[in-house]
Amino acid sequence: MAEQFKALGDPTRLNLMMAVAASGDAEACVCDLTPDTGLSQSTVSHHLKLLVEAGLLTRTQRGKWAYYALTQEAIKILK
Amino acid sequence: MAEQFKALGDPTRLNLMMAVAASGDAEACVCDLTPDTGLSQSTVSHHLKLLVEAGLLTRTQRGKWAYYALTQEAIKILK
DNA sequence: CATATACATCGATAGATTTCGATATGTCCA
DNA sequence: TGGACATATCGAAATCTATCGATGTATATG
Repeated sequence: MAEQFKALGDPTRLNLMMAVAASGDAEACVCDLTPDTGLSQSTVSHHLKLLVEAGLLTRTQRGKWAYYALTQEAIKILK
Repeated sequence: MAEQFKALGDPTRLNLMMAVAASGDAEACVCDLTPDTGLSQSTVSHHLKLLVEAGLLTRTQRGKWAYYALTQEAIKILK
């Protein structure tokens, strides 16, 4: 539980969560998420991995793209 | 908002919050909270300060003791 | 097959965090 | 006033974290 709060306790990651939540069908790829952060692609990828490991995002690969979506856990916490 | 999640993202601090919530009248002094953590008094005091700064605890001095209680914000997040 | 695209992983570094012991501050009591 | 007690603050050490550029991996496209 502390792990989830910790994951959400970084401004960059919280912004990423909001961006995913706000995206069209509540799903977003790294290429969509990276520009807004002002960070490198590798850094964004790293943060997304932490969020997945914390059980707050799911990752789905479709072709070249990796799509991220909120988990039920995440929705409950952020609501 | 990230600051609050960050404050809760440390196991020691989350335990402190739970201990305050579980204490008799939802209020606890440092002397009550310190033993369970296995940490030094100064460290516990430091963590409590962070929780107050994050708006998750209030601090009330009564005599020699400092009593900590959950804020409404904290109750909402932890519920 | 060769190249381009999307993303992940690695290694390094700067800065933040946790923790402690020592000390300071403030309160109560004899 | 002086001492004991509860808590806060300080300074330092060890560990963790965020970030980058470079490189690796997989998928599509010419």
